[in-house]
Amino acid sequence: MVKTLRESAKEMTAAATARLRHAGLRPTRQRVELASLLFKTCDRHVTAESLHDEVSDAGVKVSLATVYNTLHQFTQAGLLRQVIVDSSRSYFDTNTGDHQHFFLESEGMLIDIPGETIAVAGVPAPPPGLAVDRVDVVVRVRRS
Amino acid sequence: MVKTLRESAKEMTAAATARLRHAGLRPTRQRVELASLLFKTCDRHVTAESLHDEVSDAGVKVSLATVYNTLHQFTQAGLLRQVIVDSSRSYFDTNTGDHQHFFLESEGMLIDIPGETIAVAGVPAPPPGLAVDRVDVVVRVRRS
DNA sequence: GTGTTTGCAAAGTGTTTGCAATTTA
DNA sequence: TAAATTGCAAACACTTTGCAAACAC
Repeated sequence: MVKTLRESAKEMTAAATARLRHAGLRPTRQRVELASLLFKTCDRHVTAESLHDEVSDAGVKVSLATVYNTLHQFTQAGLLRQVIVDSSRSYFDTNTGDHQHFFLESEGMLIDIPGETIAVAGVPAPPPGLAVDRVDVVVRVRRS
Repeated sequence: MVKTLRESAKEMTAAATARLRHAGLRPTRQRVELASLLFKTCDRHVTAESLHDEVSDAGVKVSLATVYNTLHQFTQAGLLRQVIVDSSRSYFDTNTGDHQHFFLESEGMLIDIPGETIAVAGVPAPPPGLAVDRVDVVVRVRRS
């Protein structure tokens, strides 16, 4: 049972469409293209620009503004998670589960660390009137 | 032994000047003013804009560009530490020791958590060729 | 005096937005 | 057809930079 390229592409499109419908988002051409790229493989980390480059390189026309909007819509819909590791760029992670990151600043590279791997103990109670939303751990690394 | 306001101000200026000299920075009027504000009290968290507002409110004229430059010079000199919690703003912390933070995003507020309080266990070895630089923990909180 | 630092205004970067044209259901 | 979405270009917020004037030593 060998699949042609066209068949594989069609399957990915169908999967992306289903995923978008399920998330309550209209499966427009642009969203389907972006979702196909994002969820084609396991865990991915993208910036708006990297994703725009990628989609452009694939010969698909999607404006940068739409990439930004789409990344936020996907994030709101729970398909993506925003990762804050850099004060000048936003990263988005296709892994929305509980996990942490290595971050290689010089190359803007993120690497997932599974959620069970790291244990954070001793987080104090927040000041009165505040509640913990989540605990982010960023392991900053450099070339050695 | 009561000190006049003028005497206190003079002492602060002297302390700031000494600190700058020690860090290898020329104690210019602007740097002394900013250092006096920053290191007057214990632990402070500022953005370029908040510090510029503060210095302006104090009736001192320092341009925003100089505030940016100074924050970076102080950081390089080890007097400040940059804290990355927001992808659109840079925060600087007068506490340069080992510690972590609560971050209340809605108000851009940072609160220190002493270094010994939180224990992070199970940080995996980074991929070959990479070395851990430091481990940042951000406890994101919200009003409850 | 000489090299450093400042302030200004301009440029730069990443991101958001208003709105007419297009697309989806 | 009605409502949602897109693309463009303009606007934005934050930050950096080039350079002449001012300053520290």
